[in-house]
Order: sequence, then structure tokens, then C-alpha cells
Amino acid sequence: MAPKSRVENRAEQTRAIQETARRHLAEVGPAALSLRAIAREVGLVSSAVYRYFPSRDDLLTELIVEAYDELGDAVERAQDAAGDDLGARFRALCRAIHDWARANPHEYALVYGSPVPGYAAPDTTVTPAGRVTGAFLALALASERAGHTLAATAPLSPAESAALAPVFDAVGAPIGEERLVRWLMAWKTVFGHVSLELFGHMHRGVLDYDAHFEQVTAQLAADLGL
Amino acid sequence: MAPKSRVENRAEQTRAIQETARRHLAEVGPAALSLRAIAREVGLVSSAVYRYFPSRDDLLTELIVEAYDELGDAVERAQDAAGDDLGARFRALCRAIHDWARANPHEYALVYGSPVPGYAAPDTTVTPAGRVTGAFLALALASERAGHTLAATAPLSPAESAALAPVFDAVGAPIGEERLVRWLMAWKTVFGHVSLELFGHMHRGVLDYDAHFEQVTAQLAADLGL
DNA sequence: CGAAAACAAGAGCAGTGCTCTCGAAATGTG
DNA sequence: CACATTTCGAGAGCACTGCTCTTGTTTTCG
Repeated sequence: MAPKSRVENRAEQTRAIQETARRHLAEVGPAALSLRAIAREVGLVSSAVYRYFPSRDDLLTELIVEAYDELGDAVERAQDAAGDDLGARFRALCRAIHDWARANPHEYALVYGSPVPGYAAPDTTVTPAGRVTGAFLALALASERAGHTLAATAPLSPAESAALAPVFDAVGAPIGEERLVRWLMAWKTVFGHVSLELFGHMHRGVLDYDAHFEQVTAQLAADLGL
Repeated sequence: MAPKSRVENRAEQTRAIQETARRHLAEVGPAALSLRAIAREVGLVSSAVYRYFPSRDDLLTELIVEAYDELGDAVERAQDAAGDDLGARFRALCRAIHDWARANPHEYALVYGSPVPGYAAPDTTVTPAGRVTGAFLALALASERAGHTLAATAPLSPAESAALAPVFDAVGAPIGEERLVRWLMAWKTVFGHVSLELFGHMHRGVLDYDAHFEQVTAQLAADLGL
């Protein structure tokens, strides 16, 4: 065995810890994630882990960033595969979120569920967190430019349009207020569906989640004029 | 001090524990809720609490039921105060959910956030859990009977309408498929909004949550033909 | 080569949920 | 009333958690 240099050993251990943490997360969920159990599996004593992650929360932060990035990748991949039609892209976007969440329920809960106690998301998470929202907004802008006709949408009061100023900035180009509101609503509906489904609130009401989700996204697409 | 009988002492202690737990829940959230801390404040040693609640999860269950009931009360009260107009009732319903969630974020997270690890909701929770959903469905039925005209809604495939069989049963009377789907979407949008707002996903995008929520509910009402 | 930095290990602290045992108190019964 | 039963609170203890501090070793750098 070649003696490992300090830097590569450090990188390797850091990766081993994070990978094990990732596996544990998928198995037991964020709240039950134990630093000591991770250390045991990596072959380290618990205190040694603190050489690599200053606290359990920092390890969680890495996992949060990882989850956001995975979801972001899945979403972008699905959109690329969907071609140019905006309706197809929108459906692909929604389905990618739904599929990823069902395949990674604990990771979804980590980022879109209740925040872990005492944990405040550092700035590292905001960029990857914005990717999915950004995908919605990018589609919204593309739809604006394609001249799609919205379903009838109420005009905004001055207070309401003022409230959305940062979102307008995020879009980065002129977009109709009503259109933006519709897209935000679609965003909420999709994540509302996924959260309600994953957290067990549709368990007694809906037999086939996929069929129902398909219907919902189709309706959203129609309302968005796609 | 009058000597307390066994039964009334038991009732009193049970209530004291639950009340303290409720306060702690509101302060520190579900995950950080400590049975020992509750015991300390009630003036008991930790093991004594187990005379009243067989486990921490059973105490959580009580709090879940309590939260569902509080939200159910708030929703029904708001609806009663809103009069007969279905549009007003719908807005009152949405606002009641939003207001209650903001006033009781930890309680909201407890019931609509990520499930606590290893916790499986017992049957005790299903009845109170259904009250809010029931309010949506009752309004949906009333709207059907009032003959309100929906915004254009896509017809359901056989698979999609089959998937919703239990919801049709829950409504308890004939209702149009497309209408039911629209109401379910409204349900998702409202809870999606509240969850995304409370869990910090609108923090960098929306300045005035109330104004934005108002716009969203108005649009939902319009789509529902209210 | 020697100083400095990095590291793994171990002990330890304060906290958790939960179990078990033990003495005291309230309760129901002969 | 007296005795047996049940209920209850307290305490010790187990296995676990995140985290800190010290100690001895190993790698790196000047």
C-alpha cells in the first residue's frame, strides 16, 4: 500500500465520511443521523470526525447542498431530454421533481421538509437551492417570449406586485405580472403535491399518485398556456 | 390543601405534562422536544412521566392530535364567520390555514412537515387530520351544487379518475371529476405555499407574504369559479 | 535534523429515551 | 378496621447522542 500524502488522505477521509453520511441519511433520515454511527462505519472514533467537519450541522449542510445539486441535476437533465417544446419541458420538470423526491424521500425531507432544529441555512446552500426555482422562472420567461396565452388571471394590486420585486429581478428580463404569479402558483402546487404525498397526507385519498400527479401537471400546463 | 383523589390527580398531572409539552413544542420544535425537560418543569423525575405517557412518541401523538384540532377549529371558526358566500368562505378557509401556520410554526411543522423519525401516525390522528381536507371537500361540493363554472379544466383519463376513488367517497355525493381535481389542486397550492413560506423557500423571493398569498387565493377562487 | 502542524484515540461532560427496582401512599376488599 | 393490591414518584442505571480536551504519534516543512 502506497503511503498516502496528507492532503490526499484528508480528501479521501472527507469523502468517505460524507458518502457514509449520505447512505445513513437515505436510510434513517436527517433527524436520526448520528455522527458517531458514521464514524464507526468509516472506522474512526467519533472525535476524529471533528477534524473534517466542525459539527454535525456542517455535515448536514454538505448533505443539503448535495441534495439540492442532485435535484438540480435531475431537473436539468430531464429538461434537456425533453426537447424544445415548452409544454414538454414543463412536464419533464415537474416529473423530475416528483421522481427524485420519491426516490430520495429523506433527502427531499431534508431540504423541503421542516428545518432541523437550531439549524440555520448558511449562504452556501442558497445557490444550489435556487436551481429548481430558477428552472421554473426560466421556463416562465421562455413562455412569455413564446407568447403563450395564459388562462384568465386576475391583475395584481400594487402591493402584490411590489411584494414580488425580488422574483422579477431573478427572472432577469421583463415578464408579465400575471404570468409570473401563475408560474409561482405552479411551483407551489408541485411542491405542495410532493410534500403532501411524501409526508402521508394523501395516503387515504389517492390510490395512484403518478396518475394523479400527471393530471395535476397537465392542468397546470394548460393554465400556463403551454 | 385538599388531598386529591387518585383519579383527579392523574388527570391533573396528565394535563400538566401535556400543557408543558405544548409550550415546549412551540418554543423548541418537535425534534428538540425533551421528555426530561418537560418532567423537570412539571416537577417530576423523568421516569415518572412514563406513568402517564408510555413513550415520547405517544406524547407527540397527543400534540399532533391537538394541533390538528386547533387548526380544524380555526378553519371552521373562520368559515362560520365568513357567511354564506362560497368565495368568501374559501378565502376565509385559506387565510385561516395561513394565519394559524404562521402563528404556530412548530405545530404546523409537526403535522405538515417531515414526519419525525420512526414515528408512524396511529389511527387516532386520522379523524382530526381529515377536518381541514374535509373543509375543502365540503366547499367543493357546495360549489358543485351552486353550479359554479370552473375555469377550463382537462378531462380525466380513466386511470386518473380511478386513482381518486377514495376522495369521491369522502365527498359523499356526486361531484364532477374536473371540479374535484381543481379543488385538490387548490388544496395543494395552499399547503405548498404555506410550507414553502414557513420552511424558508420564499425568503429571498417574496417581500410581503400576506399580499402574495392574497393574490394566490384570489386566483384559486377564480379558477374554481367562486 | 528538529520544530510545527495534523491527526487519531481516549476519556469525559452533559444531555437524551427508556427500564427496573424500591419505598410510600392511596385504594378496594375481607 | 385491617390487610392486600394497585398506583405512583424517585433513583439508579443502560445505551446512546454531540462535543471538548488531552495525549501520544505521525507527517510535513523549514
